[in-house]
Amino acid sequence: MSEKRADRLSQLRNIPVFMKLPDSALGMLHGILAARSFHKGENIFTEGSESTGFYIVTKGRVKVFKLSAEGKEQILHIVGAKELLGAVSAFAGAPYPAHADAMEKTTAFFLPRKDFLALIQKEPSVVMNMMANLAMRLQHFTRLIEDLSLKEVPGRLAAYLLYLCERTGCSDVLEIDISKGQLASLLGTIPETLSRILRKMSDKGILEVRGRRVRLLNRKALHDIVNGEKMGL
Amino acid sequence: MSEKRADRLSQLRNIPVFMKLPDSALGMLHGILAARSFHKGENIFTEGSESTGFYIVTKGRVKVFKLSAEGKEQILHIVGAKELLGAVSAFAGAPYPAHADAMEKTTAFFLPRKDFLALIQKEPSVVMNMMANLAMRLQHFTRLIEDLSLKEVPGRLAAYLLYLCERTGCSDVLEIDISKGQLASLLGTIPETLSRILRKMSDKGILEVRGRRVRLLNRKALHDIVNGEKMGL
DNA sequence: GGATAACCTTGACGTAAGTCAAGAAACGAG
DNA sequence: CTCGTTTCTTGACTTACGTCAAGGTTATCC
Repeated sequence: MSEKRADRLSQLRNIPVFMKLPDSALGMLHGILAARSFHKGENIFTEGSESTGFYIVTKGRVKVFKLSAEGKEQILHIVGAKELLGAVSAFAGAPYPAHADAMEKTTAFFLPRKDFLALIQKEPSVVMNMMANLAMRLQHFTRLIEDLSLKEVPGRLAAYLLYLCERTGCSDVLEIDISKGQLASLLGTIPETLSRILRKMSDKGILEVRGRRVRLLNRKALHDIVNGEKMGL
Repeated sequence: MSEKRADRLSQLRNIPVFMKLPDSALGMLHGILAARSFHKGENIFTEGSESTGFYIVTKGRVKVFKLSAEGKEQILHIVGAKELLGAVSAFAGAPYPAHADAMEKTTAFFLPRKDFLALIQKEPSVVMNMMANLAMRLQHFTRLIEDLSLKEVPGRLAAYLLYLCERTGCSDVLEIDISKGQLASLLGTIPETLSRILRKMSDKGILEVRGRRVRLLNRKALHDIVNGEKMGL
């Protein structure tokens, strides 16, 4: 049992937001956190519902998204292990501004709002870390707004591929880590359009697609597309 | 002179982020802040440039915006009196993620980054207030993303008009506080499109436009349009 | 391992909204 | 007030992208 507690404590210690917490606070936190788990596709919270606390994802991935009146989905961001889910709403005491669904089997700790508020009163380092977190998120949203408003779909896709490429060490061949339908939803479009654009890029010799595996053949062209080039008709 | 200092102190006291600061800290802050002023249209900072500090706007308005390769502009938000400009970049030590131009004659206090960092170390209340601020901004961006991706222009316009209406006490006649061109840029479209849509709404008897003055004649229809109604052909 | 379902691709088509161009109106400085 | 500049409107045209529909491919599960 005790090794299990030690396990969970070191798990917590690895969460960036709790990094600098003194052992005592971390131990207290451990006593409060409740482990929850969600199966693939399960809804975790719904837009508009009251926030009772927030989650610290320990395994799996969660998509946070909006839905249009006609059912089209826009993914705002994807939350993975060691990241916080719903923390802003918990902090502000506002209803969740979007839906969250598990994209795969997911486990998370749940921290009730009142305990969270007590924690941040006592531990300023948590607030500082959360601020840094929010700053990054804000920057991500800024880019998303820019992309949606000022770039067209090929530009967004090219930017995403180049981003993935960087994240994975700039190898020429990369694996898209979500389904094409979900990727479409992340890029602010629909599967049909994404499919057509991938086809066109393939035809132009910019890349090669086999399933979720993409090989980049012409990065220069991708950069040009990000910057508004029309890649011929 | 002393009444001028008292004046500026009470001006600071009215800034939400500094609301709860002890007098001593406020006095110190006052000694550090430098007053700056910008004429209409003047650039305050540029996307990608290093953040050396941030501004507290005291008069006027500033638009924070992105530009596309072809020069189209997307306004991210408009910063008015008593609000912070560039605070996130200063906090995170990241380059400014967007451009900022004065929309009219604007005055602001400038707080150098290092003094800001010293302040937030000492005064947790400032961080808490800034978090609350960021949370609101994040929510605003969430809505903007949703609008750009999932609504069409009439929906965004209708939402904006209803929002303005609420802000000004729900009177039927309201005054758009920015030029139509800027409004287009805020809604993620161009002046021509905005013009045509206003015309169509007027033709349908939903509203009446004379210059910047708009009279709402049918709020129900506006709500329907926000929710994806096509308002006839 | 074969059936059922989920996902992906392709085509034909419609439409919202952007581009280009040219007047009209409003604004601001002298 | 008047000239000149900026802003706004309108029209004809183009296009990126969404919709609908159908067939193909890949995954999932007894």
